[in-house]
Amino acid sequence: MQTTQYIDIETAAGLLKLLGDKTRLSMMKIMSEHECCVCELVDLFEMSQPAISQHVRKLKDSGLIKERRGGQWIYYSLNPDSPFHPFVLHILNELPSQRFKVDELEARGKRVCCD
Amino acid sequence: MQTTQYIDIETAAGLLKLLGDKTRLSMMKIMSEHECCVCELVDLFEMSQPAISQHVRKLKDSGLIKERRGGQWIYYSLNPDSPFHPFVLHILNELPSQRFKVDELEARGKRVCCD
DNA sequence: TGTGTATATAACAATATGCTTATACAATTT
DNA sequence: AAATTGTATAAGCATATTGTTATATACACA
Repeated sequence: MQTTQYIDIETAAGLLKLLGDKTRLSMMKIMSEHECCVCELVDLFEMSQPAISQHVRKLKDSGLIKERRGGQWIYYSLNPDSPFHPFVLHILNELPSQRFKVDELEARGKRVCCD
Repeated sequence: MQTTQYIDIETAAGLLKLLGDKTRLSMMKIMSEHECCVCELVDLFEMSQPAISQHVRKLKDSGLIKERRGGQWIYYSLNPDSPFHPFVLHILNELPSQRFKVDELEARGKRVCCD
């Protein structure tokens, strides 16, 4: 199933490498389900804030996600304007929802910090 | 668009990492178009035989491709029995045909060695 | 203006990746 | 059986990746 035009194979490899990390892939899936701030991701992945920030940066540099500033928080979500958005969505759609992770967090009392 | 069941996100990340290398991704696309022997891949990618062999092994270890022995040659192609075959095909289908590479080889007189 | 909170960046260390060269193995041919 | 050809494996090296800790920046609010 073909969404738009073909993607150059080298570009595709770059995108797949970017998604080929379980943290970033989960992030992307979660961001496809709702906008996230960094602190939420930190709690979700039980990973240091700089580590999260660096993953986010890679995704942002690729143009796959966009940021929106809201007060002192920065919210990230998929960037539908990316030429590769359809390609990526195609992949993300094959993956199970990660909402349960957010629910688990909630259950453990760690309320999502910034919404 | 959802082909079969969902793929565990960690497994998916592993697959995407495997595909997230331009050599392997091209190989996979080419193998989706025709069975290949190693020597053909060596010519196609202008890369040393051990380098090619090592990429092939990674793909084979993952179960994404299968091998068939024919005399002294070993032919590789996508393994349709892999539980991840649909997932991978989904991705490969978004990529342009690499047949032109084979054609180029042919044009340069380097006939494909083993068919 | 100063303090606290959210996020980013820098420097570094550990591990992973992908190539190279050298060598081994397997099938073919003489 | 020896030589040739196709492929795989091993060891080593260079570079990339991903985390850590320390520090910087941006905004909010008292």
